Amino acid sequence: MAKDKTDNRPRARLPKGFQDLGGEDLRATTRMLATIREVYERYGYEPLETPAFEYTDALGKFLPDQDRPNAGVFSIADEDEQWMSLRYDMTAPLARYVAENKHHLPTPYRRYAMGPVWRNEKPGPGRFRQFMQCDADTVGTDSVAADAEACMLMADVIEALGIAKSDFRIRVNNRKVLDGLLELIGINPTSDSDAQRRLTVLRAMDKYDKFGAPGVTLLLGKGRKDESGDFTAGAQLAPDQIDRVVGYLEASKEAVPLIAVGNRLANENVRSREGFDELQRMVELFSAAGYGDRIAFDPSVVRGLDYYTGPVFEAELTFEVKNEDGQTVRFGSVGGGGRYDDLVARFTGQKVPATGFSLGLSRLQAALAIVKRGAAQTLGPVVVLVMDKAELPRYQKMAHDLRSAGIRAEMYLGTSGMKAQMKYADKRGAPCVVIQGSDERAKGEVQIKDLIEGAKAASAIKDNAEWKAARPAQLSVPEADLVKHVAEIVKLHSSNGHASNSPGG
RNA sequence: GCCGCCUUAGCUCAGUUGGUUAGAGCACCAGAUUGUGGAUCUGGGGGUCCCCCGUUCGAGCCGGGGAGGCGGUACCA
Repeated sequence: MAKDKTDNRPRARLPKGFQDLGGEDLRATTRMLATIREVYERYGYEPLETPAFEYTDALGKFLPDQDRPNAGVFSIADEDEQWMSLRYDMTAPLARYVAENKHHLPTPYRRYAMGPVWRNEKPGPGRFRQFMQCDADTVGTDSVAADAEACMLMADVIEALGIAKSDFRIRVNNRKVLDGLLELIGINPTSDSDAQRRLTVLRAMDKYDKFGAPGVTLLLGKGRKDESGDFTAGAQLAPDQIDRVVGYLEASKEAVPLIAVGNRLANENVRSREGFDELQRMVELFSAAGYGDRIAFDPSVVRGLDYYTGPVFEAELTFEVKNEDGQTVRFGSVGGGGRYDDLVARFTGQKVPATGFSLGLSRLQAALAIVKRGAAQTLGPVVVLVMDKAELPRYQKMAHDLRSAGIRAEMYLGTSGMKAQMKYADKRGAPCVVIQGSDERAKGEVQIKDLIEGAKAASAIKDNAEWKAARPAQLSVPEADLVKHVAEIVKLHSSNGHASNSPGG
């Protein structure tokens, strides 16, 4: 019997690829979202919240030739047997929203959206099946000024989050330039028959940062075997085609101005010419606004997505850090985007040009955690100790008075003795505790013990008797002055390397 | 999806040729040291040895299958 019962108990375990978030991490997330929202609003974008679920056909995620959704999305069948899926990005829901509300939206329509998205994929290091994205998009204009603004907005957001100008850059390219390159090696950039090869080549190029010229050469040709022995099929290009593509990528490392690389290509192909002209206009806008140092043309930016039609851009953190194991890690991409002129047309048949980008919050947060390592811990609540259970109303009132003064405070709600209460306050990160036993009560006083100062003072004490005798950083004050004195201590520590103790801080 | 490595307490790990009741350190809880975080001492709670099947008198250990984790790689709309 007992054994059966044990066997039937569910195991307490977090679903694979998901995470619990609490305490300081959650506070950091909230603060970051507030900062990002502020910058988006400053640029004039409107907030938009769409639901977690969309009809699967609206997301465009049915498997080819089947009436089941793509395995990469979380899907359920509605009661009326319509498939619904959790959104996997913010762009597809935006296209649906615009198609549905086009007539009462201003044109261009500029909106931002922040929230979780879900991907039903194998999670990896720092990659989860639910994560936060922060998007900003402009729909209804084909002006490159909108693309340029997206890049500048990305730069401003990253800076506002506390990353120095020199620690990130926005790299910009244009799909049309790449399409021209494909055309030059005999791959039609628009025909369906070449679509698969085109994608394979673009993806191989996208790996240039990771594998370098030798790796890309293999991926463009016969294929590549990785360290674990797994084999990736290649694009099967001929050697002269490969040379052309790798040569293009290699040129991005040369000392010549990148513009020259694009220009060389543009002189040979009309598609590349068009893309290159757009890039030049964007670069002019960047330098006019003073962003020339952070945003630059980079011919190796590709982006894997198929739906991009013009400028594409990627935000990258450039600094290196040591992780917990002492290894050097590069952060790499924290977001990106580009122009997608055909997404709304899926619904309406009318071409609605659009451009925008997405920032991944968790990667940025991981980066910030390292940049700001050791900085501000949020101060815990002031803890009112319960010395005498018969006096709970008195302690409750003290906590209430502190809260009324805007100080985060709580009465100890456990049932343990004083020592355990001190340990509790310590673990909560309390700036101080309030102590009133029968002695103090008789005198109409309370003791306030500053835990942070106290810890410093106590670290010098070795001897136990001395430890007992010392009451470091502890003062007696009249009960009526409790709030005033606690406020002083909280203020001192708030301005002293600790974040505010005020609620929600 | 494919390849490799790994899985014993909350954490880090021992565990003999297969042999009584599976251990340590840290962490946690309680008590002692007047009513005070640390130190010290004493005590305590915690384990389906990842799961299932097999071999065996007997499996944490051997065999098979599966799951989970980590790391590559692919995919990433």
